[in-house]
Amino acid sequence: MTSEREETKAATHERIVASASKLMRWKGLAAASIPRVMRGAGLTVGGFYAHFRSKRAMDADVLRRTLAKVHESWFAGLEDSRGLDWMARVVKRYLTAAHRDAPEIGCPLPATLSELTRADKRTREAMAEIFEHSVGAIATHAPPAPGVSKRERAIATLALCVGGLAIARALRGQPISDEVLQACRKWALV
Amino acid sequence: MTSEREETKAATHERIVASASKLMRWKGLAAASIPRVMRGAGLTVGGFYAHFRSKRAMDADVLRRTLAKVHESWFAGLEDSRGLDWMARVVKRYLTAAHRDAPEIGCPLPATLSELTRADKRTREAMAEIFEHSVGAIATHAPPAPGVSKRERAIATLALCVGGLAIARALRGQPISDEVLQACRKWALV
DNA sequence: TGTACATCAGTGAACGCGCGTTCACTGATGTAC
DNA sequence: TGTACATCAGTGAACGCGCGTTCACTGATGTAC
Repeated sequence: MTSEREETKAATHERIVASASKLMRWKGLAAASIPRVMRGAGLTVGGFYAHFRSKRAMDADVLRRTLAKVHESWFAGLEDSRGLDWMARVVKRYLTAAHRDAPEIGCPLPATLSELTRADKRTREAMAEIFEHSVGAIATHAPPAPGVSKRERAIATLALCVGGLAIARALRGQPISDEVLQACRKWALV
Repeated sequence: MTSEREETKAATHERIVASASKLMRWKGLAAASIPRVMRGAGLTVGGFYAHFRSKRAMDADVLRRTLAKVHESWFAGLEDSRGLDWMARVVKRYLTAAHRDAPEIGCPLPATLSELTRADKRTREAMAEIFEHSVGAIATHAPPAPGVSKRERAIATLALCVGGLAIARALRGQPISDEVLQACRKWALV
């Protein structure tokens, strides 16, 4: 049986995850500190360890869940598309000014990529798994290109999307930021 | 006249910059803390403020100098190349396993990109200036592609290089890491 | 149904640590005469 | 050339702060009888 206590705890857990997910996408893994995450969930620091074994465990867990959810919705609702049309819709969903300007509800990769390089083994595994999954999803639909496999094209497309968005964010407020988004959209669809 | 004291100070300054440059490329801006930077230069914390007004001022200064130096050498010695050949040599210099595995002597962008998004105005300006400079350098040599301007191609190439290397680093230790480097090299030269 | 005890989600203060910055100091170098 | 004073690069301790983690606690919920 699921007791009332267990239901309440599960709901609290989701609030903590949501707070951490928002913070890590907005300000990075380091800024998603335990006090800030718990405050964002309307709780105090001490309660954290009833939900996660450590900060690192939370990082790995929240990154995996956020990345899985965001990438799933990235490819959702495109069943009527094929080939270059599918690709164009995927790329144009990702490389937008709206996505650049609202990191806290977008893909966590551009916001955390540099930190992931130096992160916990389990956090990096989480990233690797979802990345591999997205490569597969794109490779299935990628239109052929001379001398480049579908898988290679899928990987390069992800690098263009993630790299392009991260650069566009770093250059935010300058005219070249929009140029970066457009150039990456174009080159992904050459 | 340049006094002996001034010469000594200038030499010390260079040691501090070198230490900071190595640390920020290896572990990021946050890890290039004043105590660590000064220890790396064989000094103690207190002396820092004889060389920089603040941590942020150092970040902006060291990033600008490091980025300018690394990008200058990136495009150096290719005077005998043109078009796709020039492009291939540039891309193949950047997207290598050696560059992935030795971040402390490479391009600072993949290692700090996520942090730059949230950095000081002056640090972001430094990045923007060198980025614009590199776009120009690549655009001059970029081979034409249908429907894409030289400038657009240059921007996309930089996004592929920086994004690809950052992803390859995050996936370091897994077979897909090498695949990322290769896929990005190929797609940059399509 | 009522009572006594057990469980445990969440509180809030404490810990040791590293951070950026300040500041009184030291001692070698530079300057004035 | 020699002496007395000024300068200032670098030292090292201190500050207040936020971090991750621990722990004694509280009080509502769950269980046993």
